[in-house]
Amino acid sequence: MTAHDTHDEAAQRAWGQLREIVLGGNERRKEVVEALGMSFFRIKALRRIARGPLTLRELAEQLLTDRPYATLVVDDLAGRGLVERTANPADRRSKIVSATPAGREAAARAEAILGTPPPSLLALPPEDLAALNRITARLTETPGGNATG
Amino acid sequence: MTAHDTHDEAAQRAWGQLREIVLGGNERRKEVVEALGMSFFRIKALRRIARGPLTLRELAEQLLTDRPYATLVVDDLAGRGLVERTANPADRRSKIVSATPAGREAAARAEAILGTPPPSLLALPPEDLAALNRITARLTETPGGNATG
DNA sequence: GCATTTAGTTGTACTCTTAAAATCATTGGA
DNA sequence: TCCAATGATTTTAAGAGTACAACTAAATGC
Repeated sequence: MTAHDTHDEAAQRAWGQLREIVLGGNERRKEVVEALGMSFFRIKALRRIARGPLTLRELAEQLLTDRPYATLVVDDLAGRGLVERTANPADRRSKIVSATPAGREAAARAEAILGTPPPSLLALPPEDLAALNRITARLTETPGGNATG
Repeated sequence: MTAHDTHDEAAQRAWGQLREIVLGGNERRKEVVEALGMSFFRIKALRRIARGPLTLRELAEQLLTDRPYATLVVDDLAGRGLVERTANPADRRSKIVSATPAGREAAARAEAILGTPPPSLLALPPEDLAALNRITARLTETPGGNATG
């Protein structure tokens, strides 16, 4: 917070604060895990699938895991009636995983919990919130990172 | 992104984008795990300890885990020569965990990796970066969330 | 002194995650 | 057709995290 401040130092401080804001509320994780009765990783998988059907290989890639574990997780989710495998007309080796209505409902419940802004954000003055939105939009539109964790 | 927009909707969108920015770079996690050769949770524990000595009970609380597991993690870190237990003069039941020089060095290495801002943040115009800093400072000063995960 | 509480530890049992090897069916090219 | 590569699966093993019960040593309160 010194008066003179290089661009890099300012970016580092902003980054640290952003991390603190987002990662500070670990309780949210526990909340959604308890609400859905499954691990956070499986919730993450379910949310991906609910966003749109995809093959097991694609799912594994997006979850940064390997094919065997993706199979196992999908088995689990399918056992709960949340997702289902269908044949891929384009390639009969692969299978497409999609969410069932129950799965979409569960994913929506997870999104509702995880997507709830912390009180401090809601307490922000409208003009600050607008500025923040403008800046975060700029930060998310361009770069490489696109996972929502 | 519509023109008319309630405060809550704007906050929700900002929150989603903040999550995307911070959680999108899961590669950073893998990087630090590989660099230090231990799980992310243990790195988290080490960083807490390096920030300042504390009792095992306090450590368990801050890591949102129980005393037995804190013991196990500290055993592991102590075995690596990164932390050490000393007697607590105020209460001979408890022990104070502190970082060794090697532990502080490892924690600093972790902070360097995790604290590196993403390219998109560095590419922000100075005035936007200043505005972001001002707003994030406001978001972190008041509220409940204070973990850095 | 004695019962209760607390800090740390030990031990056990379980789930979740990661990783590697091997299998089966299918695809695509030589 | 034959063969190499690919998608999904199964199996196995091990590491990591969580939860609980029980134990010791020390502190606290009666």
